[in-house]
Amino acid sequence: MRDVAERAGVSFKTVSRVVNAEGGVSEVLADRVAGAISELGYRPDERARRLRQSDAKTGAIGFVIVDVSNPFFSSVLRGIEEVATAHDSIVMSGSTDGDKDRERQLIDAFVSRRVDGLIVVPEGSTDNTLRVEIERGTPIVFVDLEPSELTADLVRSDHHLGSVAATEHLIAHGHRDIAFFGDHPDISSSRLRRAGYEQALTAVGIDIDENRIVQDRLRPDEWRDVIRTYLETHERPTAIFSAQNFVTVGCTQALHDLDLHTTIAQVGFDEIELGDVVTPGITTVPQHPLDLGRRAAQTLFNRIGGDRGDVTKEIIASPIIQRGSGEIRPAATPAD
Amino acid sequence: MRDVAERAGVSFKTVSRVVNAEGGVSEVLADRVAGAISELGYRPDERARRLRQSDAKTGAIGFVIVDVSNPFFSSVLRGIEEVATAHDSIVMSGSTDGDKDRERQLIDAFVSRRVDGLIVVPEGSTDNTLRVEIERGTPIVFVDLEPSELTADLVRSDHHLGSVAATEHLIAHGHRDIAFFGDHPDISSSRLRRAGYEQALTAVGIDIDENRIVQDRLRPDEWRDVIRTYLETHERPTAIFSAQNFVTVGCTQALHDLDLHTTIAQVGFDEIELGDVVTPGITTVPQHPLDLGRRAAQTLFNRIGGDRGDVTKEIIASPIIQRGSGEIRPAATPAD
DNA sequence: CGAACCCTTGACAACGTTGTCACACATCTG
DNA sequence: CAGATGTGTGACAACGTTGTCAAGGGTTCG
Repeated sequence: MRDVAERAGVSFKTVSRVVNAEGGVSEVLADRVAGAISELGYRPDERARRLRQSDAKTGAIGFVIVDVSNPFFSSVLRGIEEVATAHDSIVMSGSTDGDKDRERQLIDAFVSRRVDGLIVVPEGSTDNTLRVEIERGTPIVFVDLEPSELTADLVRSDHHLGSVAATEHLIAHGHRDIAFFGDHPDISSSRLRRAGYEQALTAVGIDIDENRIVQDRLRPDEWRDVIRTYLETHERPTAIFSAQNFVTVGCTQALHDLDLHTTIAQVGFDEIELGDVVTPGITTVPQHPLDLGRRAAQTLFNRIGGDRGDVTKEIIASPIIQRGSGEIRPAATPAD
Repeated sequence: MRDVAERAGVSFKTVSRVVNAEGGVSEVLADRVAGAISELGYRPDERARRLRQSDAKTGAIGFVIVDVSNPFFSSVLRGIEEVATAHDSIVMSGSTDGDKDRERQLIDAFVSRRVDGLIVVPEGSTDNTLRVEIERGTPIVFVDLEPSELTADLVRSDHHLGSVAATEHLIAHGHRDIAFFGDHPDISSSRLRRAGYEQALTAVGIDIDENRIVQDRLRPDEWRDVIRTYLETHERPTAIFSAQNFVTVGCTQALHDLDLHTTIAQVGFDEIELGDVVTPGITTVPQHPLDLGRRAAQTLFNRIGGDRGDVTKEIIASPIIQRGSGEIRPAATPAD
């Protein structure tokens, strides 16, 4: 900026006035300054600008996510981006893989860069990094997951109700021996989904069988083998509720590997690509990640804009989509 | 910081020393300061810190992407993130949807926040926003696409060779009437893929038929209908090369819709989820987006670290993966 | 016992920007 | 024609931090 001022033969302040189109600058000078700016390729330093007006927003928000490369989360991010753009804001994001330390690091990095707010998928967070931030008044919105001991605005799918619906759907098609494959129970959505599964079973008097439940934190590509092995080493269930998108993919692959895809029924939680092209099509309880992202960001920007209302919870339910896999009936129905 | 200093009864500088563990502070004071810091929940302002040491890095890079919610790109982002984390850097990202203005806006936003470098998927960029940045010496790496008039480091898949291989594969299975469905020719990868397709055909003396080529910029979910309509209104090709991931998904859906999936051969460019579970499995020329992201980021951080070597181009080829759809032979082979 | 040293601490300037104010000069008003 | 008003411009402080330097106090050494 100094260089520009010197080149145009004016003071900093005049340059500043031109850059910000404040007016009150004669045309002659304004032109000279504009010329100098483009000759030197000068860009105002946003950091310094925001530093000076220290009450001003930084025009950036942070998104702490479990894994961007999971299409569910990347769609959430896309939704957030859209709203952020409309508010002239930039999105910084980072994946945690559910690692507590990484989560803390990311939040620290965002906070120390003075983001205007945070959207967090809190996978490991009884953490008090977040607690401190909330107390300081940093706007924070949770998305997808719900931490047990922290309170802030929240937007997520109705994991419980969706799972009840999925399980009831299988029961309605004659199944009583339904396996549950899902994420690690540390993850709040996974707990809720399992609870929904159990509730639906219990409601019709089916006992919960621990052998029918597999919950684990695996890499996306590991589920295929795990489920195939399960099916090879256990008495086979007549139906499966695969309670997460990667699990659903792995499950579908495993069923095809063993040529059981027309024998064992499957309902998944969350949509997957080509879910309607596989044979049979995969019956799922969909989520709407783009929408989740938009809503979360909308809530965040309301807070950033000064909304001091009560903490809100948006819990979104979606009806099951039938495509075939969930409507397979058990092969034999032995009298019991 | 002032508050902390006051509370601990010391000067700013001492607080600064404690925060940065500079040493040379007595234990008594250090403890008092540490106490004040945690009581007040103080976080140093990274912006001010970096402002003061104006030669220092900001610890942030920008990623200008076409669409984060495309799994291909979100995997690239994930790869970038990994490397960035290892370099203590944050990633800001934004989707352009190939819109030039949006691209310029994003680059501006990143540059004025003084990112240490940029990774760009240059979809609309003859733009001189970027040219100016390159001239100023901002480290920039292009990924996936290659702008015609700008020079910087580049990491991408071998779109041309991959497409030659895909087309040759179909030819080798007896096809001479092969349709090409792909992205808009504005996009450099799309041009290269089409060129590869044409080269392979021409090499064996097959004429290029414009009616067999559809290139367009569509929303991901539009391809299904477009391709179905094409197949309903045109004499049917015996094989299809679907030259992008969303196109491949739409094509597979359309083929299933019309029950042509066992009749018409298909080879896709880029992997898609469940590509091995659909019947038949989808033969593809894979890309390795995670790896592309890692390499691009690695190159960028080398530059940021001061590497002034010649501009590099990494062009990565991968062998075709056969899964069934690409090995379908034409129904009848009329003498011609 | 005084000089030379080390250690801890603080005052001040600086980073790149904008807000505040005052100054110079031109123009209007009574 | 003096005073009031308006217009363009620049000097300076401030944002939150760190680098530089000097001062204060204690220790060591001759």
